[in-house]
Amino acid sequence: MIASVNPDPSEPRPGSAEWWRNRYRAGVPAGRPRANGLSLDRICEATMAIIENEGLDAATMRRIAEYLGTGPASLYRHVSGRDELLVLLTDRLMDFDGRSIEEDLDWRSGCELIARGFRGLLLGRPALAELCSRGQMLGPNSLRGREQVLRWLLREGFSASLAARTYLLLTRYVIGSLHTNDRSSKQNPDERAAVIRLFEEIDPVEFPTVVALADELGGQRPEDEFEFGLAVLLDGIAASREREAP
Amino acid sequence: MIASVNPDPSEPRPGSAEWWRNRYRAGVPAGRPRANGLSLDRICEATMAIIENEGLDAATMRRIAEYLGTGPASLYRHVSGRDELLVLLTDRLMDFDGRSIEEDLDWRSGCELIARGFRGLLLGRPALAELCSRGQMLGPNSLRGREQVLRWLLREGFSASLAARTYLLLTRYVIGSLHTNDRSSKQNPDERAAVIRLFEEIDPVEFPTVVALADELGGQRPEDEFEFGLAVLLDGIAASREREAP
DNA sequence: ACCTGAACACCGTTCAAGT
DNA sequence: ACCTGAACACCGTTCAAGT
Repeated sequence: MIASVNPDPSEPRPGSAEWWRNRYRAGVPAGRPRANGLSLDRICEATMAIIENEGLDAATMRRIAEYLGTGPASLYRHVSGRDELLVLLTDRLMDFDGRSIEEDLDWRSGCELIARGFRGLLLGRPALAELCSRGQMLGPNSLRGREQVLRWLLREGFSASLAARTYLLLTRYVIGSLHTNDRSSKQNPDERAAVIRLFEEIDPVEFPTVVALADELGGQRPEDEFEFGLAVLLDGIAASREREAP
Repeated sequence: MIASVNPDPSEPRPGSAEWWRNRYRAGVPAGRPRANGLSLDRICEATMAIIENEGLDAATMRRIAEYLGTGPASLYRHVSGRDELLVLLTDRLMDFDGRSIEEDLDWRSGCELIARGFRGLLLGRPALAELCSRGQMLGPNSLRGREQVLRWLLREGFSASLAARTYLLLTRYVIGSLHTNDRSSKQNPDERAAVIRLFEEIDPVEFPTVVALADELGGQRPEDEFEFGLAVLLDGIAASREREAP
């Protein structure tokens, strides 16, 4: 614990650019199988299984080891610690396939496909959205998706600068919207109803507008909120494109 | 720990709409001072001091108690647990003052002022951005800011529906952009340089576009990224406004 | 009635001792 | 050389015993 509060600055933080750079330079350690059958692959599988069944917080080093029939110390032969394990696992889950956008789509439909596809990917894997927002997604799998999207944006006539900023904005938007809406489980209609009830009951003298807009504020389904924001973003990007090449 | 993995569903989760609703109905317990001088106020002060000096993770119940010269069990007289404490603390920190937008601003400048002001508030308090994204901000302080912003949006001619969705989108954007950019400490020029270096060194055959756009992808200052996204959002909202009242 | 020491059931990580 | 039991230094929370 002290190590995580006062991390050794000589060793780059797992998931940081410097850390990934060292990893790419060193080449993949190739994780040859060990005598006891433990490997990074098996550890990741176990971690995913636990997250799926019991949630991210339950995926402790001890629980993962128990799942694999060994002690927690054994995991440290394959991974420097829990942070590194989660970084590696996250990249493994980020297998965004951008091939479908290679088709004949206009830039706007393509961006919608990308944003919805990425959202779908994050929604499809438990805890992935949360894992995502803990870093910059610089692993090989993530870079594969980045490459595909950027290449397509350039082909659609985006300048280098606008393509990069559009990519960063869209991905940030997808992650951010999931993060804020999932945590509070707005997905659950009961929770949305509870928000409306709350807004209807607070002091109407101090909060007249919030009370009046109770339904509009509390009743939004996350998908609708997402789609509204996406449309707004793409309207704005359309304006940027036009400004760039009138 | 088992309690947090398997939370009692009869007791609403701290920070949820149902939990706040109960709290508003019950009225503030007014936290009368106790014999030993401990109070919710003092606990929050201590927690803030620790977060400021040692970070959010260091603000454990034990450390807070130690700071106050007592044992961890004493805190549970004032707060149901760590989650509740952080929820209450977060709302106390959310003292957004929207009075400056009461002035004679056009809707766009006002939205910029709101977004930048909220961003400034979150940047000014350590860990507040992270605390924010763990809930829906339904506390009294947060609702005060919500009320002010919504009232102003309506006065600027936004419909109820568009005002609510604009409010939600803007706040989500501010929080999301901080969350993704702070964690990875892109604020630090060294880290940005490391990202560029990484992109320049990866395989140019597999990632030609990422390599080519290394500077544009890695060199963005968070403020510039934020301002670009904000401009895009407001361009898009302009389009929504126009569609609403041509 | 209010408070809290001590205990319970957990953590991540290290390292010396085993093979 | 590789592996891991046992230990270290922490957690959040509870509850019975104290005042």
